[in-house]
Amino acid sequence: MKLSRPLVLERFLPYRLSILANTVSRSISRRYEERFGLSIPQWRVMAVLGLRADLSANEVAERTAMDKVTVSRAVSALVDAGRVRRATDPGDRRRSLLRLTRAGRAVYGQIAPLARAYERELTAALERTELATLERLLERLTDRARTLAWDEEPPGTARSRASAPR
Amino acid sequence: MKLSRPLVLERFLPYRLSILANTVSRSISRRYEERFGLSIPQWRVMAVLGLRADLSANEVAERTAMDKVTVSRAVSALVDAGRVRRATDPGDRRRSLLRLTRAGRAVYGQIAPLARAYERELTAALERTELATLERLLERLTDRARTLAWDEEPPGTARSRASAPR
DNA sequence: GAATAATAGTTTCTAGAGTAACTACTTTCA
DNA sequence: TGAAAGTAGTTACTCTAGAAACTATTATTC
Repeated sequence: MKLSRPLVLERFLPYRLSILANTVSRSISRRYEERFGLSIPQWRVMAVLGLRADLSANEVAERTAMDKVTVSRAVSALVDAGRVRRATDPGDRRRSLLRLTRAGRAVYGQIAPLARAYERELTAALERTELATLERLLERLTDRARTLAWDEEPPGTARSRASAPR
Repeated sequence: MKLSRPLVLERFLPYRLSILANTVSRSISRRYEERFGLSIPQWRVMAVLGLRADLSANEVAERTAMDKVTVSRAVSALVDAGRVRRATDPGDRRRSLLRLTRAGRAVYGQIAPLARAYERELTAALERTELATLERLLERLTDRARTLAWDEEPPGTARSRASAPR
């Protein structure tokens, strides 16, 4: 019977992922916060609305993988800042239709390149092919993590319904 | 002059990292929370104390990459739960010396295999060599992210001092 | 060898993020 | 057609986590 190898935190994959994601998130959020007063959720909302207008809050939530409360708060702040317009869908008056305002588009025009610039700086540590490999592996790991989370989650939960296909 | 490619959130590396780390962290914290009533910071503290006893809170903070406030709170909770003993270092009465109690070691004996089990389940998505590749790439990315964060950070900050070599 | 600076750790204050409860509106179906 | 169930989104409540201020102790320096 062999002894189990010691659990060294620095080599524990979930720990490493957490440190990396945290470091990256903080760098980014510092940049957006100080330049545009944007939080990460706000930034994500703008990112999806910059690509496609007239989404509902729910659609934004799906595309950003954030929950609806987080989206609601981010959108409210963006509306207050005059960067997003929120209109009621005439066809279904529960839904809202969200889009960037002119001012919002101006900000989006700046943050998108900034995001790409950070990504470039970060991935400068890797060769082109290494980056492709990393992305592929992360993808598979993410699928796997989702499967595990799904299995654990008690069925019929609010969350599992919310993320169920519609 | 070529048009810049659109910024698609799903392909943005920092976003992917954040989703993955988040999914993993939640799975783990659910497991530890329901079985042992441990938060992630508490779990990390136990992980380092399980490997080496009589560390100070500061040393624990360094090894877990958490800030001292988080460590302080986690340790207090662990002390209350009777899983960690906190003694004052006689040589320097500002410092405390932390170690697992008997009960703490018993818990540690259970959480360490549980952690490894989760890691195995997660990495079952990858071949052995792929995992090695992933770890290497993550390592380089983490170094790079730290460098960038360091560069941005205004020098002479409390944080930069706290994490400076001693 | 006091005054000053630095260090270890805790407490306080505030903001972010998730869950549950709620409001408003729409769909279903008996 | 109207009662019940479902859906979109917000508000209220709770908890975590970081920043700054604070306490206690030790090191420095003039």
